[in-house]
Amino acid sequence: MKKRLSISDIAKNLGISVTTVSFILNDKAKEKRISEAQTKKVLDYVAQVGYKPNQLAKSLRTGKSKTLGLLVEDISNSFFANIADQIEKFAYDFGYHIVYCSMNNDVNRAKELIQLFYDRQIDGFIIAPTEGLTEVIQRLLKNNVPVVLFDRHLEDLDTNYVISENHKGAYEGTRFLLEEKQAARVGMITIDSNQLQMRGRMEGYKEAVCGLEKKMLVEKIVREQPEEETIQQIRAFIAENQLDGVLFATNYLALSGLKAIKRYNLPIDKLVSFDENALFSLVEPAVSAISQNIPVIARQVVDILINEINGKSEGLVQVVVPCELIIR
Amino acid sequence: MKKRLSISDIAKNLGISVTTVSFILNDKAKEKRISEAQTKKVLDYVAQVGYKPNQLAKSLRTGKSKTLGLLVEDISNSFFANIADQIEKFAYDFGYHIVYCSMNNDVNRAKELIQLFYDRQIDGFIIAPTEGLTEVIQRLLKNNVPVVLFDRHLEDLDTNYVISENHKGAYEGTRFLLEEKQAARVGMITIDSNQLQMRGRMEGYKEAVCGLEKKMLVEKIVREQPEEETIQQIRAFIAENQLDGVLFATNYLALSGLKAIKRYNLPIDKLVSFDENALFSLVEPAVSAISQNIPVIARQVVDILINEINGKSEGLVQVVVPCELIIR
DNA sequence: TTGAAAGCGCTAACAG
DNA sequence: CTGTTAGCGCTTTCAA
Repeated sequence: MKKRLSISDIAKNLGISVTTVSFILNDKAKEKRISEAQTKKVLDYVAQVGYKPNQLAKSLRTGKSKTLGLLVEDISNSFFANIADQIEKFAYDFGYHIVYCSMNNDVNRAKELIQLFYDRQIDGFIIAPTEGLTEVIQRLLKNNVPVVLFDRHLEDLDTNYVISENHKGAYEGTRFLLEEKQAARVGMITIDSNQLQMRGRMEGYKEAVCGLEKKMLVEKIVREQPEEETIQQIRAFIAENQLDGVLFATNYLALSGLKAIKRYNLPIDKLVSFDENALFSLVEPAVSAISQNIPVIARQVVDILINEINGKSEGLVQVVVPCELIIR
Repeated sequence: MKKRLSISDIAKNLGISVTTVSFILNDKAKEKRISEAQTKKVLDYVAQVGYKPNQLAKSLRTGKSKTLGLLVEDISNSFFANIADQIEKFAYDFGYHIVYCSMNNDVNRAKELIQLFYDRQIDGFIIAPTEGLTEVIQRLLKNNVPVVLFDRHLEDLDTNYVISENHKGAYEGTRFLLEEKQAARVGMITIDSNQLQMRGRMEGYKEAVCGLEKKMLVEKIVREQPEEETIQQIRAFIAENQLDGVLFATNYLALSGLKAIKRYNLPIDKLVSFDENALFSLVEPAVSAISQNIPVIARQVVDILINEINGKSEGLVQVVVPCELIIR
């Protein structure tokens, strides 16, 4: 790469000191009472030669990088993709940038990434945590690194978080299947995980089913298995229990479920899934969705984090955002 | 945040010089013939106190950030999401990290991002460029910043790139509709853009249609319009031309197309789309796909870029990767 | 109103 | 084999 201009080049070429240039470039011209003429001269020259400060040096000096780290499980999941998008926009309004990373179900990789971001002096973290991450996040907290969790939180960790009303959402989704759709046997398909959001969804399902004195039928899918196995498992679960309705705990389970239903022509058409997905309205049977309020979640996450970074937060902030049932 | 240990803290605490510590930490212990004992002492101590070098300072000093910038149009498009994922993995194997960003159809934002990345001393760029980006990319090139384009390239720009065999893919997709599926009237739905990959796909369609002496029926969709308008436009296009087959130039157009077909019950079931999408096998009518070879593209992109960064490239590298027709 | 100079944490040339 | 030191580009205190 061609050598880039530095602030001292600018100063030299203009025959003034770096201090003056720095002040002007950081909008401290009037505060430091630098003359109009001087200011204009510098600004014009900088624009003309296209000088851009070296952010690395700036960050090294100030200790702030104006960058936030966003860690999600899987960026190709539409829920995370959309929320990443929104978060990036809001952060941008505050002058912050986002670097994001999928941890793809790999705890060690996730730990490395957190460390990496920390090494790069990231100003704060936004994390959709998995169970194995408790320790690393704990460490961040101990070092007073600003952190906000979203989508789920970790039980034995006192942190800021923004989550959805999982319990109520699942409850309403299940009620909808049982009452409006008149389903007789509604099963729940969830992942074999202790993640809090999944537990909430489970509780909601349980409460709705038990409230109407129906039988609880729950199938847990191991997250790491190949999709084909999941499909078979769902197929068996639906067939053996003669289900006519299913509540899926996440959108990717619903996708596998649809594949099973379609491929084996399973006689079931009352479906609800957590999280939206473009195909839910396109597919037969259509899938109703318990949709999380992505813009609100994103907004809150960013606000909380920025506040904390600016030292303006008093105590932990924990937000629960309502879901919306989208009927199809 | 708690103050972090620096290399000089380590040196002081151990009663040795920073040089020694630095050499050991950078695996130059034997090269600089530092004693086993010393090396071990430092390594142990560093592990014990959990010291991590400040990457900012390191980058500032060395001029390398070991980070690559990845710019895509829309990270929630499954094609880009998957390729981002793969690129990240391959880059990781070389010790590089990826920062990625959606430009969401906003040229100014894209320019800013490129500038931003450049300011952060990114070592190289991976870009799926849009037309408005010619200038900025040109500037990067002029400054000898390593760049690889993918998915498309820019006509009047001599760059490294990795693209798919768009022409051949579209040709085979169209032939498939006309011959295997016996479609009589096959239209093409594409975007109103001059992007090279779209032109290639168009040419392929044209060649197949003309080769069989059929009529060319092409509809161009304005990229920025609300999806509802797109749906209406597609509906009208299919109805007015009494199409029984369609070739979609991208997966998101196919999604809108499916919505139109489904909502208005259009009598058409011979569909092919560029790029895969999870729902193509789930939906009725099923959509065959001209699938791009994502792992190969990702691998190539990373290899080319790393080579260039290491100064090991001789001249431009331009790769065209075959597509695969996935029949449904 | 402006400038000199210290120092953020690190690497590496040079000296011993 | 190890230490001293300059300097990457920037901000900011202190002095003028």
